[in-house]
Amino acid sequence: MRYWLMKTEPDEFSIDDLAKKKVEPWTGVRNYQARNFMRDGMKVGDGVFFYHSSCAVPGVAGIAEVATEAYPDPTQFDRKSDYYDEASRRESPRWFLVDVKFKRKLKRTIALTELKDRKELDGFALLARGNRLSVLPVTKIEWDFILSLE
DNA sequence: GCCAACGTTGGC
DNA sequence: GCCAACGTTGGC
Repeated sequence: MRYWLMKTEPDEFSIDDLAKKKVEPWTGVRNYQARNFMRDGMKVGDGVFFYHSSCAVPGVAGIAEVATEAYPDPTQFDRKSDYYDEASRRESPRWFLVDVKFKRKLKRTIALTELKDRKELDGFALLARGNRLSVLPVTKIEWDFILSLE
């Protein structure tokens, strides 16, 4: 079992939205590295930190899990979608996604500022300089440590 | 709203 | 293949 972190803007889709919907297809990832993590790395049952970005208190807000193997993101073929990619072909889709299933909301959001202060998290991908990946790996050690802050 | 740090695009 | 220009991300 592996662990991941997935970013979302809570104004668009928050942990409370996921709690209501239970399962959500993670559409719209258009970065190759993030795609590769979903397509090649994720397995059903993997743990996911649900991270709120571009908001008042950026940080880990909840826990989800990977609910499906990766499959082609349907929005890439939808001309009406913001995520439409005219260069992608159905016989060789460019973009993949997984479904994400709600597990629980954290008792409190563990803020980015707090994570930055912890020397235990030196090397954590989220804190890497200039990091902009919306999907990134978390080690078991990082996972357990961050949860211990809750 | 600003800006640093990236990824992508396109001219050459 | 290089690299400047541009667009996006995301913290502050």
